[in-house]
Amino acid sequence: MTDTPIRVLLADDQALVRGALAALLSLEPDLEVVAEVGRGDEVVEAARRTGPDVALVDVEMPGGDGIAATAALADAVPGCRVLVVTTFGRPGYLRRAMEAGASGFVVKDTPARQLAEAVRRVHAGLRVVDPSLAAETLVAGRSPLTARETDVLRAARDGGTVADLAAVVHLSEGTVRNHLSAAIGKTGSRTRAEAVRIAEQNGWL
Amino acid sequence: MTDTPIRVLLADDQALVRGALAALLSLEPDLEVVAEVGRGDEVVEAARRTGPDVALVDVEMPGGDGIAATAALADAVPGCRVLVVTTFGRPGYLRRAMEAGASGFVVKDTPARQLAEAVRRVHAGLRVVDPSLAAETLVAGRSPLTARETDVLRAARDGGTVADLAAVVHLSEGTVRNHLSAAIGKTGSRTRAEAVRIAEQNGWL
DNA sequence: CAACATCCCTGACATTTGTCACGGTCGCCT
DNA sequence: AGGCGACCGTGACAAATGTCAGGGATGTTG
Repeated sequence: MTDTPIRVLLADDQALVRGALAALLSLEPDLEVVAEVGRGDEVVEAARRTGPDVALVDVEMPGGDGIAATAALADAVPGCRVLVVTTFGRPGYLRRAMEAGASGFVVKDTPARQLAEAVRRVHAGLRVVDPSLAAETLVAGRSPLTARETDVLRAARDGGTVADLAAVVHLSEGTVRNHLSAAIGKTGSRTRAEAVRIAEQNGWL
Repeated sequence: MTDTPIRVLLADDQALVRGALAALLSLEPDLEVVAEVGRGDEVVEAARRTGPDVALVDVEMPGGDGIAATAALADAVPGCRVLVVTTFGRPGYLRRAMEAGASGFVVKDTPARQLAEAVRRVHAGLRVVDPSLAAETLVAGRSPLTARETDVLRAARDGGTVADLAAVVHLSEGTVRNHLSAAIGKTGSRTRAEAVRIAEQNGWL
């Protein structure tokens, strides 16, 4: 072990969880939490200011999600490795996080003792990925939805009518219905709502 | 201060969060985490075995949610106060938690430093409630949905067709449509999916 | 260039959905 | 008993939804 601790940045929107994770990591003598933020758009600034070795970022956050924060961080502070933590083990999340430059991906179901070890491995340049989730990602494959289909389905999440969607996405109603139909077919569902649910579970939105 | 620490039981389905909360509370000299469980139906058994003073239970859990666990706990181990912790500040959650016998209700957005203090207050017999959420609960009021309407709406969450719902709830299709129509009216929405969303946001399901 | 694939868009069609008016049963309360 | 409210069911109608065949624009590949 070296004598300089690993500097960690913490990004999670739930203050209680954030503080608890800080307490957990502070128990390890070789780890030091140097910054905590609660929004995706505060990550880069905090990283610039404090120069952490590893950033622990949640996916679900206001102000730009953790994936966007990961990409921005990899671009702005290349020396900082990113370990993504998330509540939901969505296959698409893992894929997109890795493509955005993350070094590791951990779900919040993993035992607490393993977190510090994951941080150390990431800092050492290794990749940390939940094995079962990796398998799921392989079978699930990339999102089959086209750009517009994704837009429309994302707009359909709050359950509005076709007219509402058309207004939001600036398309004709008929076109919206077509995209929805395509999405329903590709997700193997029978309803718009079901298509939304499936796409969300796979992290395609 | 007395010399015997407050004994705390921790119930949260996410192992990482559970462990982190344990680490956070263990920093306080007057608190001692005596049990950790990850399912709602393990709470009572663990409480019987370890006899905690305060139980910290999450609402979202497999094996019966935190509300049910709270009710069971108040019945089986009356000496143990319950502090409910949740990700979502749904007004209905607060109301039902209180009616089930909880002594406190905290959302995961609250600063980490306040958690230990909340545990102490609950242990002292005081009530701890997020003020803004309490206000929301008052204006939102009790769920206007009847029992069957709730059933149907709950079954409609995964986006199936009316025929699917009818099969699940053992009702005729026309009746299902009627209940859905009533729920749509009561929630002030224009779509079944929207009604589901609103009812879920208010904790009515 | 021609063939091809992909995406976006439109309009017409059958099905599903949401609404309404109505009758009937059951349990509860005055 | 009578009134009341919640629940279940029916039938019918208008509106929204999902499906289909096809046209146009674009980029890619042989």
